[in-house]
Amino acid sequence: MAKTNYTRYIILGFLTYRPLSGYVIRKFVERSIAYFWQLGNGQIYPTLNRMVKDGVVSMHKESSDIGPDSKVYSLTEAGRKELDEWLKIPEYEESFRSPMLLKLFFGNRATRDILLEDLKTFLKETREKQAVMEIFEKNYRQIMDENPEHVYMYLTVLRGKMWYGTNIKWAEQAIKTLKSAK
Amino acid sequence: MAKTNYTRYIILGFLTYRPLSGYVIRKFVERSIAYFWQLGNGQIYPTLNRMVKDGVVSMHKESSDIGPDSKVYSLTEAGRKELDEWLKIPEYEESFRSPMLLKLFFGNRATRDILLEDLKTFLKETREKQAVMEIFEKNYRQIMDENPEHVYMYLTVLRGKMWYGTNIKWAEQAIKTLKSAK
DNA sequence: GAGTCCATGTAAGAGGTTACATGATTTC
DNA sequence: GAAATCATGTAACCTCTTACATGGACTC
Repeated sequence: MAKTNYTRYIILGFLTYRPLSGYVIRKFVERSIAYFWQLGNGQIYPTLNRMVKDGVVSMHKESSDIGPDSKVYSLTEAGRKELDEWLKIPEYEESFRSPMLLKLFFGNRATRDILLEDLKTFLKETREKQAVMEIFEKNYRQIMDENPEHVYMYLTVLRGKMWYGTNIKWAEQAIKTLKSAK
Repeated sequence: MAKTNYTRYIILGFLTYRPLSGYVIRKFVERSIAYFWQLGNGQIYPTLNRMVKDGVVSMHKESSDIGPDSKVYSLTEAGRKELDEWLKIPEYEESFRSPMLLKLFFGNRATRDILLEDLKTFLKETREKQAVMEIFEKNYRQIMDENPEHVYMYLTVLRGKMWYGTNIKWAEQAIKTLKSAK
């Protein structure tokens, strides 16, 4: 069995909202699922072309008042079906990769200062991300209370908030521990 | 710039302990860094061959009382240097990928039951992993108290414990929320 | 004699990353 | 006139995944 092409399912997923261009899909990814999935141009555009060939999306050109023309993609019936089939497959395994932890694991006194620098940057960036997530979480909670249909999105945001929160706590402790250990 | 070959650095890292076979390296990975980095045979063995060619490790055969002969790899000076160079590069970005969150995000009433099943399996497995981590964390804390050199490993274990703990809390809440939302 | 562990790998093919390229329009 | 945003894409590379293959030794 081949490697699963998640890019394809993500595109299909966003196209259930409404027809979108590759550019807009990228923006959507960045503004919603970025903390647990990223997509670059090198993935989106070739995949989109492939999907047209496979008949899971259709494309039409649209001229815009601002900026150049864009290619807008719509979900076809075949696409909708492919997405639904995928949603039915159980899948609970996740992957987490951290070069920083690798360096910590193989680290020693000689690398302590570099690690401390990394941890500080990590802490700073994580705090910023968490501040954004915090706002998201509140908004989504309200949206969910009004419209229970959005419980699914809310739960992904909640995870993000919790994830960043834990990272902050860990980084704070790690910095403290490393500083005191000479 | 090309994608970083972390497999290579992980192997170099473990070889600083003592000379090891590919098989043993895999066991080490599984028993220590698996929660934030995994390696399969398809990565370890070809990389090891490549590393011999590049002169960063050397290989000699060893016959064993139990089981077949094994190829044992040792770190060369060039390898030690390559590892040290890498340890100096600052790097704090991490990647987290979750197909389950993708499915949650694009999920709806129709997929609720599948999602609930996934979440329950996820919760069960995460609890098991956390139980192991809990023991690790206690052991490492003690080791660290006796020998501060091990603070680096301790902090990676601590992160694992916290990571699993958060996942458990989130999964419990997600199940509760999904169940109550009909 | 079945199952598990030790121990080595290979083949095929994607998926993904990084970097570069192009050009229009809007804003300061 | 510079910078930012809109918008599309390609090239090269290679890491990683998945699956398969082989065989000895030990244990129940």
